[in-house]
Amino acid sequence: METIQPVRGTSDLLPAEKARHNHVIDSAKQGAAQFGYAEIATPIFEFTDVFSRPLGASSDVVAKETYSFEDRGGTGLTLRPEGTASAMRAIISNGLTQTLPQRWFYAGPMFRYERPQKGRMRQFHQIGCELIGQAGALGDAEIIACGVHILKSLGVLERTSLHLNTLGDSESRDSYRAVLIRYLEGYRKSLSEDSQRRLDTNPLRILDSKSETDKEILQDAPRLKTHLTSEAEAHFDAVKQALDAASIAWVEDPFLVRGLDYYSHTAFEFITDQLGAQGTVLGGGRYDGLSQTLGGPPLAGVGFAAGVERLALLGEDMPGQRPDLALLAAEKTAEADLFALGCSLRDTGFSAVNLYTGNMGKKMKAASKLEARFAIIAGDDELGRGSVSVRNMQDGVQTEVKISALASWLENVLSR
RNA sequence: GCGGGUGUAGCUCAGUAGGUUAGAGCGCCAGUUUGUGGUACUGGAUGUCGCCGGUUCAAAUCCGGUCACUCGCCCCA
Repeated sequence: METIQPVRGTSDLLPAEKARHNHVIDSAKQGAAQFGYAEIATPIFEFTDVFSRPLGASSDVVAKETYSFEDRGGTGLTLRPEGTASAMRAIISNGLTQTLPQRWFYAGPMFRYERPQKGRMRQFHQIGCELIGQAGALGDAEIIACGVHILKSLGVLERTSLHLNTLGDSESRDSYRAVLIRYLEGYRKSLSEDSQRRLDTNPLRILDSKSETDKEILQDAPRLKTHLTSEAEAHFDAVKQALDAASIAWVEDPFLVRGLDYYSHTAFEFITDQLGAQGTVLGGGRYDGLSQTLGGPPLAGVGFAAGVERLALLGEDMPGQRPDLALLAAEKTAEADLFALGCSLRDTGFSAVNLYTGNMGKKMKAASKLEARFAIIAGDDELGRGSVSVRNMQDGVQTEVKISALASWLENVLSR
């Protein structure tokens, strides 16, 4: 069968699934708003540099997962693989560096050229929060608390655990990187192929290798923790204290290293074991160096992003959309009147669906399938008396109501 | 990018020592009910068996390729 299909790794969001997505997005938006995060939207594509510079050329996202192309003018563009770089670019572009901090929320599609899997798509959707221009551990704690709040409001918090690590400041990382390389060089031949390559390009990433032999080698590797500057250590301690004070549970995970180069200090992920290989449901961290890689001034920032698909997969099914009313005419001659009645009922705020095809039985069946709360039935009889029959679809009780009194009658019965 | 699994009706799936008209359940359509659904009963429609090629008198079934989905690796949301 050669029926036309959507592009690999993309999919249509049909009503039931789109409803779940909307639920995730709406809850997140509302939760973020309680923290003072206002929604923004940036373009879906940017100059390629916006992503390649901050994320790091050696990062997997940029090296092999990016949708990059030249437009007709020969300009190098990239479909956004994530939201933080765009947000920071927007801060700089709009001169908002004078009015900090900014608390932003966003939701929208992201694009990564990857092998599709459950909970992993080439076009997927993220919600995210960015707190830009706020240094200090309380900023990190606030962002994490915001993530907790959103996961809680979606009822999935208890199905995740919060993993926490610090990547230190650049001074800490530089000294640690040297020590780590020295240690790992001794095992170079035993490391997995990927890790051998990373040893040259991005040694810190070896820390979260999933290879068993790599893990063994790493057991005795020097820890970043012992190479932190006293400032970096104090920062991390303050984050943990703030989380404890807010009763937010966390586990320290020294092997948590996030894939994007711009992170520094705190890195965190909310991980679940219920989505197969795609365990990370919400992740983020501090990115104090990001602004400068985009040509902006030094600016602090922390943020997170969460996958809408993954959250929708974790959350339970949402009730579908139900109309208040279904309108069905008993005779052809009544159709126009019911059409008009539907329009006026919608004007007064009800959701109403007109049914046009089939006999009464078919129409009732359709009304019941739509899960309409009430069916408004009328033929020439009722209309002649200036009224309609209103049937409660749940208990089957049917009453005749004057059209002039219909709106208030329904109002009364529906608000109950 | 690398490995494993799967691809038969709208959906979930049966169907192997290759054999003639390819099945079930759900759903859909119609009727029992010519102005009344959700239950029940009766009847009906639906497939180039993913695609291309090969073996064979004969392929949904065997072989090769290809595409898609899926699980894992990698990486992340």
